[in-house]
Amino acid sequence: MTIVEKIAEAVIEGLLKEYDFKTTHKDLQITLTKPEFEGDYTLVLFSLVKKVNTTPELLANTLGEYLIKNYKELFQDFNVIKGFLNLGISNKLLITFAADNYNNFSFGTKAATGKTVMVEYASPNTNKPLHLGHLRNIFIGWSIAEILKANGHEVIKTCIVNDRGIHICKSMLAWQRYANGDTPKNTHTKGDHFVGDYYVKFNDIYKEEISLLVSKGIPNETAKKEAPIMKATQDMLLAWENNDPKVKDLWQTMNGWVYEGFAETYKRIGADFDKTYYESDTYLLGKDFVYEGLEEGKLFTKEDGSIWIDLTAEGLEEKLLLRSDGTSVYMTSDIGLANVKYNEYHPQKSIYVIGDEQNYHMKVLQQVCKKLGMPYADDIFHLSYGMVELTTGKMKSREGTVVDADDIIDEVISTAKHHTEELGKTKDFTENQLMALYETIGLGAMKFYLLRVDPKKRMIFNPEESIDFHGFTGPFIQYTFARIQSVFRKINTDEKISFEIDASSFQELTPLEKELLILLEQYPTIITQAADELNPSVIALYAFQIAQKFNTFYNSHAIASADTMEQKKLRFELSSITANVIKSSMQLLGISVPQKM
RNA sequence: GGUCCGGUAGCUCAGUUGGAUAGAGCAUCAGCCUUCUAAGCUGAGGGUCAUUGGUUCGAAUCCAAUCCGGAUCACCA
Repeated sequence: MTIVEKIAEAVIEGLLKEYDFKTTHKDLQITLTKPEFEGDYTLVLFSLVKKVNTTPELLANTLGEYLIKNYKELFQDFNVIKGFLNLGISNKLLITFAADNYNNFSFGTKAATGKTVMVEYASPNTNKPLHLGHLRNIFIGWSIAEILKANGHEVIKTCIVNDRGIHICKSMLAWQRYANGDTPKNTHTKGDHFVGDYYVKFNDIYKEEISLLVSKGIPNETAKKEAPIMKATQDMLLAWENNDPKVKDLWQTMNGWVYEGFAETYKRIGADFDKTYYESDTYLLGKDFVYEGLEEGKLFTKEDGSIWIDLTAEGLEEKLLLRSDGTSVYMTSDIGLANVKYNEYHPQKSIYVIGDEQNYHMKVLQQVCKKLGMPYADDIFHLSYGMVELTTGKMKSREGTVVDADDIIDEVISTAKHHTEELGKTKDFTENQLMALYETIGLGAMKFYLLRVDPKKRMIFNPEESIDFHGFTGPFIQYTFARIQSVFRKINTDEKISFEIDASSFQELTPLEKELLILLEQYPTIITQAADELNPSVIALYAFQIAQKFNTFYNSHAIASADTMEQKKLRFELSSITANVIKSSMQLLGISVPQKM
């Protein structure tokens, strides 16, 4: 049981005994005491005053007296300011906590729940390389999956690859016309970038053709449709859908190049998937459900034969599910995919990590599934994250302001190299160790930067300033870990001692030791909270607070050369739990920690 | 226009089931390395919590209106 739970239990009993008033944990406000007041945890009593018909001060004092008298193991003192009851947690309890957990590396992880959760993330198109927005998506998705695992859930990480459609044909056509048989290999280009360049090429030609037509007096809208290269692309899509072997062959080849490029990036950033779906395999599957829904009268047709769903009663609009020519739209293939996922894994919850620009689409998808009577409809959850924007506005490929994933990763790793060299602490590293260290620090900075912000909110990235390595950053936390390892190396060579403390004979804590222990004790609660909110930034913020508190402690307390053996043991335990919590929480963010830096 | 999201320090962000003097990092300024890693620590300055009104013992947090920004409302994906 956590300290807060223990406090709640004691308070509930106190209220019952002293006031004959029944309450529950969630009706109690228990928070960390603000630094300017005495105490560790604070119970806010204003809301209870009316219910037990007394004054705030009286209630707080009565409860305080009760708690200190009946829960000596838990509390050592209290004070009252108005309706705030500030409680001092007993040193003995905290020292026992330290002794019990300093060697416990699963501290924080929960027992298995038997619940299966699917997390879909990344979901790239195969016509261009990944960019900064994808990185945010990938880091969030991956981290959420790990956080859910830590909470005892079975997690299936999935990825849907949007590998077909008109946009894919664009790069194919441009390659066919302008590449002269070039490949990623003979041009020494990463496959996804290679293909992406032809997508850009397509758009350049397309634009030229449009302006040519417009200059001949053709209206813009018509020009967009009539541009020869666009016509050719549509023909290609048609050929693709009719399984034209040449087109399919080209498609296979070019997508293959892209996959090789993606795989390289995924490997580098540690993204992995248990199951990858391809839109080309699933895009037709939704059709049957649409026809079925139509037969059951849940859908309707318009005069031209197109099939629609009426969601006006749900506060949404009418939505097209099948075109008049019988071909499927985005929504249709999403219905199909949802079914495939469900049939394959039967998850209790299916999380889609998708940008907030698709809020409406996902709302509609869920309602459509509901109307069609899908058993999993209510278990679909759109984890909607905000776009990454630049200080100058949105990233636009047209204006060349897209921050490429591979570029930014290279950049942050080279910055890590630069900083490390400048500090000159790595003289005993081999070349390989150095390369690994730069990756660890660079990627740590990158991932932490993108995960420390609430996923729901859009965030702003300033490409002029490189990602920071000081303060509320990954490297700061990594550094704290490395620092602790350094202390351990010192202690281990010193002498062999047992680090168990007898909490019945030693009960001294400095204020900072106490604050640190109280923070560390909250780790399991934080993991639960992060899972409940599906929010990795909760972990990031917590890891930072731990590192910050430890550094303050470190600065004013000798560890290896503490005054007494008991103090030395306690501080070792404290450092050990801190290191463990840092390592474990950073792991949940996909960030590794170095032994030295 | 409808719907949804947002506006907190110069910048990037915490804080919203209503609670104590609104926090952190960066940036700026002033200190701290003969002691376990200075990617660190200590301190200072910096706020009309978009605006106005309301609800009450108490509002950044709840309600209403207004202003500003964004997303979305395709036989695109």
